[in-house]
Amino acid sequence: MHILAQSIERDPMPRMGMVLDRSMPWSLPPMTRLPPVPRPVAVPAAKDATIVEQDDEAKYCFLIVTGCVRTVRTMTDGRRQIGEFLFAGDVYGWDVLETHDYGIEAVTPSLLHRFPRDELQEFADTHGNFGRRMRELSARQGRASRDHMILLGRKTATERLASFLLALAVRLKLEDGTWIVPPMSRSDIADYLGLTIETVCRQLKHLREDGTISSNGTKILIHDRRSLMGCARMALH
Amino acid sequence: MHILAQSIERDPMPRMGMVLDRSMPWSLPPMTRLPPVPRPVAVPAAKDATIVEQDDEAKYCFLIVTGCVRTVRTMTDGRRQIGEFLFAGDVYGWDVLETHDYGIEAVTPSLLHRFPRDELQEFADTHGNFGRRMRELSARQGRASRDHMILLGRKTATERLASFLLALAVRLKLEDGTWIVPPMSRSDIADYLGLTIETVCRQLKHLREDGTISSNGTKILIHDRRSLMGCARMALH
DNA sequence: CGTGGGTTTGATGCTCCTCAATTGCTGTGG
DNA sequence: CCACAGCAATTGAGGAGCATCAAACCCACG
Repeated sequence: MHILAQSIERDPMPRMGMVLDRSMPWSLPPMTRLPPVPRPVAVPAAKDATIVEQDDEAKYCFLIVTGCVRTVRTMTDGRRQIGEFLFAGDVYGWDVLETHDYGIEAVTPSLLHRFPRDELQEFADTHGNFGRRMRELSARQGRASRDHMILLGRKTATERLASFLLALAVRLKLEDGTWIVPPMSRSDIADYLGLTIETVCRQLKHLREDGTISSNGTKILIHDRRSLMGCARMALH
Repeated sequence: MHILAQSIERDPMPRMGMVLDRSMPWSLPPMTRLPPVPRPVAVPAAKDATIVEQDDEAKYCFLIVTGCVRTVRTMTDGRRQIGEFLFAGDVYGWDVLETHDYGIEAVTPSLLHRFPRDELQEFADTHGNFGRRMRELSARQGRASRDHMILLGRKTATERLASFLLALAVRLKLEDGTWIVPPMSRSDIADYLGLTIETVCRQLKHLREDGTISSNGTKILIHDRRSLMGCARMALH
């Protein structure tokens, strides 16, 4: 208990520092048997179907196998924020507490694999390398959230659009010179970027008039990646 | 490998789904000895001192023992976003990748404890319960980030201020009817809420004129918690 | 008592939102 | 094959909210 029990007295919520407090055991009691490998249940989802409602109990964790889904939180008056778009290989609902603060909905027809969270927890407890990879996963999602906080808090509409297009091009694994066909609607993009549909359209128009991109209906072509990065105020890499 | 190697082929970045892929071992090789309990190094910080620069290599993890610190990311042109304010018992820099995307600076004179991240990793690998608590910690910070995304993306200036004051009152463990003395400046509050200093002042004025709060210089008193929650568009609890 | 920092208030302008109308696309039925 | 409906995307006009610039204020400190 060398570390910090002294700094966390009489606290209403479970505090972060507590993890290093020796008053709780660090190790788990020895297992009589190893927990089974968690087995997935296939969950198909039609376009715009809700897979998990916001504030649902966090019993399950999902792996996106095919398609694209959005994480969504809606305020009582209807204002909506999209947390992230998830694609094949992404995981939803791991680093949450008792409930899913954001729900998920299918952007395109999708297939997901559902895992019981408690089984994954148990498995992570007993398989250090697996736990470590899950921790890395949390870290990656944490970083994405923090990046998005800068976008929402401090970037202009054009910068948000530019950042989004660049990230999308990377995510869809497109080489320069190929057309991007975003799977999500303008409305989804707007709610992801903290803007309105109209502003998204107008900023696309600006970028088109700059000659930075072309767009034809739903398709978008990045002409000048470097200039787009300038618009996005992102470091080159 | 029943789960999803098939969905993550030819991907430029390490993908999340990979954690469940059997091509990497789940367990760690057996240890000849248990890793030592990570030992802290005390790190004092004067007001406004930078403890970790943004984009520094993530060698260390910090526990705030006393005081208040802010996590900060600054854009090349000087625009600044504060990710969160950390108080005694909070942990910084655990769920990151190779670098700290946000730096930390002391809001008030503070004392931190510094731990090598790799030692904590190793310790978590071999002590299931510790790892589990660290995962819960990540989950808590993830939720805080996602909450903040809604604030930054969809809330009005008044709502942001109201949310902030309520959260601060909880964080500083104040009962209703006691004066809040925020340790951070207007500038910090503004950069946390994605606003300007002037807007923060004006919104405080509005809340004062509504009779929801009183404020005298730096001190703030919440008169009507319920009404403030209304302003913040938060669910009661 | 004056200096300097942060804070508050005021005047003005720009960005983005709101409301409304138009265009374009897709699928369906005649 | 075309006409039409339904929906998303686009464009336009006007306004609200917040940012910017500038000045006054307040308080702590030497």
